[in-house]
Amino acid sequence: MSLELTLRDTFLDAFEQLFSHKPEPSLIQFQKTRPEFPGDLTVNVFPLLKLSGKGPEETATRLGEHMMASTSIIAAFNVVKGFLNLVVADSFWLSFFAEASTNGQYGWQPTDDGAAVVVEFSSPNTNKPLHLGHVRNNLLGWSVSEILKASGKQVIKVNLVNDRGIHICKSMLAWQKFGEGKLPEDLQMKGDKLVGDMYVRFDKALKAEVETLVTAGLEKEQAERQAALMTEAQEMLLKWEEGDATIRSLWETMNGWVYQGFDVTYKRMGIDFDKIYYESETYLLGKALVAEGLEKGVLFKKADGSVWCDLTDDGLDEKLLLRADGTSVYMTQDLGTAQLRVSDFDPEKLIYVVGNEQNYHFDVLKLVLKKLGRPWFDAIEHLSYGMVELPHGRMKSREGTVVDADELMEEMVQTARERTTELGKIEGFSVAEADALFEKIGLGALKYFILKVDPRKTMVFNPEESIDFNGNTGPFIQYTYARIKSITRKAADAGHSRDGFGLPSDLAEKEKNLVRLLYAYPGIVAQAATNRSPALVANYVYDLAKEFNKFYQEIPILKEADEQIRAFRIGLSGFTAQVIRSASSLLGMHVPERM
RNA sequence: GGACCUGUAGCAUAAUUGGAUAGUGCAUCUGACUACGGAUCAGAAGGUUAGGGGUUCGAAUCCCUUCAGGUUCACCA
Repeated sequence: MSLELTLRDTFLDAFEQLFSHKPEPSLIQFQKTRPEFPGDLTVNVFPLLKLSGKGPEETATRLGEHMMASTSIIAAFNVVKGFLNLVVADSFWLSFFAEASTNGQYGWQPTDDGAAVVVEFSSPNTNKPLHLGHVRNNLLGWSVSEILKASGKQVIKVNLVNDRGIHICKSMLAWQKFGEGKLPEDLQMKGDKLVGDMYVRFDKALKAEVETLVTAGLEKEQAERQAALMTEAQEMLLKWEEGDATIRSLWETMNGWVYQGFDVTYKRMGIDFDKIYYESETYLLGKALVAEGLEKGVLFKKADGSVWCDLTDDGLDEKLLLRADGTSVYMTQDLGTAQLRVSDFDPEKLIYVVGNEQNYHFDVLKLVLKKLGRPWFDAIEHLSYGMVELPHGRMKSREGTVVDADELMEEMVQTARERTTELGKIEGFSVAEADALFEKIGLGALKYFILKVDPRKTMVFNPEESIDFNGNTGPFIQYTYARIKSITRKAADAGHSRDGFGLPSDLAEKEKNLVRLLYAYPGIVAQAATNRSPALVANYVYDLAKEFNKFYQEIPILKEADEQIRAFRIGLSGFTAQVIRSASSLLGMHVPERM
C-alpha cells in the first residue's frame, strides 16, 4: 500500500478517536511539504475544522501527536497555521529504496487485460513535407502512447494518411506540367519535398492565371473557379474517383515518393505506428452511416438532395454530411473511420491527437455519433493541442516561415555537434559513436523542448533558445545521466559493490530529497497518463536530474570512506540513473553513457 | 455577430486540479576547497498572476464583467 493511503487510514483513525467524527476520505489530501518547512508530507486541516470543533492549530497538533504515537512511519511533525507537516521516518525511505531499486521495471505497471486504447496521431496530407506543427503532433502522440503503456494500458498507435483529394491532384498536375519527368533521385531530393514543391508550383501558376483573368475583367472568385488549372485539377480528381488507370498510376507513384520521404522523417524522429489507415481506402465508409441516419430519421435531406444533421438543439449549427451530388465530406469520412476503428479494435478509448483548431469538428463528430445511436461516442477523446508559434507569430507558408521538420532536426544535431566538439567531450569516441551521440543530444533537446510544455497550450518555438543546452533542457538531463554512469563505471572498476552491505541507519538531507523524488515516479506516470500530458514527465525528470546534481555537489560518493554508506550512495546514484532513463524514454529521449 | 480557448518577471514556462511567502530556466549581477565530469552547483535581483468586482477560512485556479490576442462557425481536410 502506498504511503499516502496508509497514512490516510492512520489519519482517519486518529481523527475519529480524537473528535468522534469520521471525515470524508476525499477531504484529506496529502501534498508535498514546502521545502522551507521541515517535513515530507502535509495535510491541510482547514476543511476539517467544522468536524473537529477546534481551532486549526489545536486540531493539527492533536492529530500530529496521535499519529506519531500510532505509527512508526511518522518520525516527527510540526504545525504551521492549519498545516500539519509530517516527517516520514528514514527507515521508511530506506526500505522503499531497498525494494524499488531491485525492480528493473520500476515505474511501469503490468499491462492490464482491459480493452485497448487507440491513439491516432500524425495524420499528414501527402502533398507536402512535415513541418514544425507535425513535429509537436508526432512527439505528443507517440509520447502519450508510451505513457499510457507504462500506466498499464494496451495501446494501438494509428496514423490516418490523407492520401487523396484535390490537394494531391494539384501536385500531380503540376508535376505533369512543370516536372519535366524528373524523379526524386534525378534531383537528389526527398520525395515528399519534390511533391511539396510541385504543390507550391501549382499555387503560383494558379495565382498568375487568376491574375490575368482578373485584369481581363473577371471577379476574383469567378476567376478562381474558371481558371484552367483549377478545372483541370478537378477533372483529375473525378478521373481518380472513377479509377482512371493513368491517373491512379501517377497517384501511386507520387504518393510512393512521399511515403519514402515520410519514412525517413519518422525514423529520425523515432516515431512509429501499429497501423496505418489510408483515406483512399476509408473515404467512402461514412456513407452507410449516413444512410442509416436517414432511415432512423436523425438526419434529413434538403431539396437539392444534400444530407444534413441538425445540431441547433445542442447550440451548434446544421452540419452537412453528404453533398447534393452524393459525395462525402471530411466529417462523413471521420464518422466512417471511427466506426472502422471500433470494429477493428473494440477499444475503451479513441484518442485523436489533433490541433485545437478542430475543436468544433470533434464536438460535432461526437454529437452526430450520439444521434446515430453509437454508445461508444463518448469514448472519443480529442487530445487538443495548441499551435506552435514562432517568436514573430504563426508559421506562414506565404511568408516562407514554415519550419521544415527535417531541416529542424538536422539543425539541432549540427548544433549538438558544434557544442560537444567545442567542449572537447568526445575524446576517444569513434566517428560512428560521436555521430550517434550528436543525434541523441540534438533530438533529445528538440523533444524535451517541445514536450515540456503543457500540450493544451499554444507554445512559442524560439530557434535560438531551443538550441540552448544549459538549464531546463534535454541535454541537461542527458548530461546528468552520463555523469552518473561515469560514477557507476568507476565504482565497478574499483570493485565496489552493494552486495553484502546493509542499509545505513539514516539519511542526509540531500539523500532523502532524492529518494523522495524517486518514490514519486510511479505516481507521476499515472498522473501523466490520466492527464495525457508528457509535460508532467518532462518536468519530473528535470527535477530529478537537478536534485541529483545537488546531491552530487554536496555529498561524496566514491570518496566516502565508510564502505556501507559508499555502497548505498552508489546504489542510489545507479537507481536515479535508471529512473532518468525510464522517464526519458517515455518522451522518446535517449540518454548517452558518455557525453 | 454566435461559440470556444488563452492571458503568470524582459523572454520561455511551472504550480499536487481551491491551499502556506506564485516555483524553474534563459538573459543580468556575484561566488564555488585548483572538478567522484563546470553542458554543474551556491547566491542576488526581477511579480498588483491583463484590469475590476464577487464566492470563502484560503483564488493564478471557480463565477460575473471589461480589455487584449487566438481559433472556429466551408458543399476544404
